[in-house]
Amino acid sequence: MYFEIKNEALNSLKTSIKKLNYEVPQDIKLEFPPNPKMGDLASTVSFQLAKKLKMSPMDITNKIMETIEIPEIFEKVEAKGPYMNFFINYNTFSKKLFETVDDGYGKLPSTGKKIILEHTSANPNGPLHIGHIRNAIIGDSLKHLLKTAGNDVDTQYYVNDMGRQIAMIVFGIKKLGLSIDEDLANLYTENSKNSKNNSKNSKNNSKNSKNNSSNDKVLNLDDKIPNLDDKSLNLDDKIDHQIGNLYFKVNQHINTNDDEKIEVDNLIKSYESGGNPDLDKVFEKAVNNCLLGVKETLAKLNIEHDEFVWEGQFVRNKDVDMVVDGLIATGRTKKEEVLFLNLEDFGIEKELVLRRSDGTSLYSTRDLAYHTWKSNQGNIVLDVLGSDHKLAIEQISIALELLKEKSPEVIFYEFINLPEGSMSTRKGIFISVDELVEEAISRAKDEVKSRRSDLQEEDIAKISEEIGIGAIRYYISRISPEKHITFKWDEALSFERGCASIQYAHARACKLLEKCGHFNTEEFKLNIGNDKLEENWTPNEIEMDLIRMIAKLPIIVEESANIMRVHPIAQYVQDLASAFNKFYKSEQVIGCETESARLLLVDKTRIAIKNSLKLLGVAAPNKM
RNA sequence: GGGCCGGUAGCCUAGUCUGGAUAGGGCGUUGGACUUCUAAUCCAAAGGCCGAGGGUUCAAAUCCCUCUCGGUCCGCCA
Repeated sequence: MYFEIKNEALNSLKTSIKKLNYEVPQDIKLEFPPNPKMGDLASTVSFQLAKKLKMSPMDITNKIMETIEIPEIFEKVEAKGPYMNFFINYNTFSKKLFETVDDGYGKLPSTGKKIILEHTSANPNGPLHIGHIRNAIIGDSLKHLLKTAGNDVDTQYYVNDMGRQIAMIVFGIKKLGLSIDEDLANLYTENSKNSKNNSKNSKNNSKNSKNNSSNDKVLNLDDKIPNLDDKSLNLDDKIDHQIGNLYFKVNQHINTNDDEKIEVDNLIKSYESGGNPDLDKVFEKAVNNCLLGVKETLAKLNIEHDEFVWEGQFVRNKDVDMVVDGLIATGRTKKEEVLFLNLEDFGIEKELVLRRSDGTSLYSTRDLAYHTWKSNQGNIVLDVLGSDHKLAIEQISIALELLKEKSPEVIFYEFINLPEGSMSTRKGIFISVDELVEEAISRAKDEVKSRRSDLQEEDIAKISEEIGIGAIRYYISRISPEKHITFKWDEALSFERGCASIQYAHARACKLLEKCGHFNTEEFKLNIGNDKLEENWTPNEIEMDLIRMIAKLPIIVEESANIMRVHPIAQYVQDLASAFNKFYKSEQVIGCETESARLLLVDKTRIAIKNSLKLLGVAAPNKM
């Protein structure tokens, strides 16, 4: 609705400025006044005009005020100093808003753009820890946001199956006799095999798909995987945790054995050449096993990727060679011990190494091939990356430009640290996401139980999960990505305020609608159809606050999508819930004179909260 | 040493791109509100040299310069 009233306000301003024979500025800005009592929209156009006209902004405002025609949607326009404040006519406005808000409320018209969004992409050498979670949560929320803003979004997890870290795991299995618990591993893979073969991940979506066999082995999120709630499985048994444990042991071992590093190098070389099918199987099994665990963790957080893309395929299908040849053709590469791309002309001192001295590719080379591939899949390539990747992606972006491919847009985020310091899979210092989730749900369960002894065990479990996961996702989403986070349990899992209070507002709204008994009945709809209720209803201050908040959702979606940030949504939905809670507290709904209008208002609030939470990947429970 | 990011009440944080009205939230603190649709709520109060200094401007948290503190990157790691 704000789009509409903004346009109305703008048009009336322009008309008035034209009438005065002033030049209409390119983009007239409208803003929200600091306080709703001062109006619903404010124009600062007089400031913009002042310099050219050599008049004081106040005088210009007065001139405009003399000629302005007020559109119907507004009640009045007031001059306050140089500002012009527009006041919405809430009788008209609320009627229009109620017509606008349906289940899909918030969704913007299609942009016709396809965005390839890569996020999470944690190395399959252990479970996700809370350092990874920021990437996953930002990425997944961004997916919802950008989709709602009218884009087609495809999410990808880039699977690192070729790096030294995976080679070390294979080394551990083959040479050190380490193993993961076969029974449990089989349980995972069996379950996966039995599930339906959804073609989404295995489809040949690459223009170079002739050799992406490794992709076929990747299993879907839909796959049934063991449930952690089953107490016979403890977290250490979870497949990705086992692999993380193994990786930790190999690291400890290898630190004291320099010769063995060479053996690891040989493993990398052998896997890259693809000449040893038995070895390939060990690599693929290790990676796949780990990914199963990772997917399960992500699923708990309501996160699902459209595709898992294995980096290995880009070596096997010669994309890497093609990219390297392309760069050689630019004449900017140089071969000394290694082959590298000189970037000094672009203001980067650090050269980009393309091949090791033994000829094998590096992570960045393969990433370059991956980005080239992505570049042809959509209009925008978007990456969510830790800020430590800034230099690397900058180098890759320049290389992509040289290859005439699209450079990615990147959302960088800063790290999450523990109060004791940074996390490390290698050193085995981390809090896993599984632990975090378990703790969150358990704490939520205590809360639910203490408040709702009347609920069934089943309901309690479901609600606790929704609240626990909501708390985690909200904790991460609410902060802009460039802020550093020090993880604290009590901050992450707070159920006073924060996400739980938003979910609570939603549950309250649901309860009200349910309790009144006749909402959405034919009789009720007929009543609305007669226009009876709106005519008799002039929203009071508190209702106006709420109406304003509901109306803002599309504009919040648009602005957030423009800056590709999700934290404004988190702030918005809290303000929305707060406005509803105030309304709920101070106004009777059921049985009041304007019951129908208020029920409608409650229903529209419910939708706005639900859809906003959805953007953050947070469930909206019907009861709490 | 160079590049990038951050510094806003006791704590967390929005606003910085695109300068504009009284710097917006939340936690915590203090006081108040449940015989009334769920108190995971609401009401009220206290709490700010917006890291420091200089500059530009009618106007600076926001733009420019210098400095400072914290983080991070500058691997034939990923």
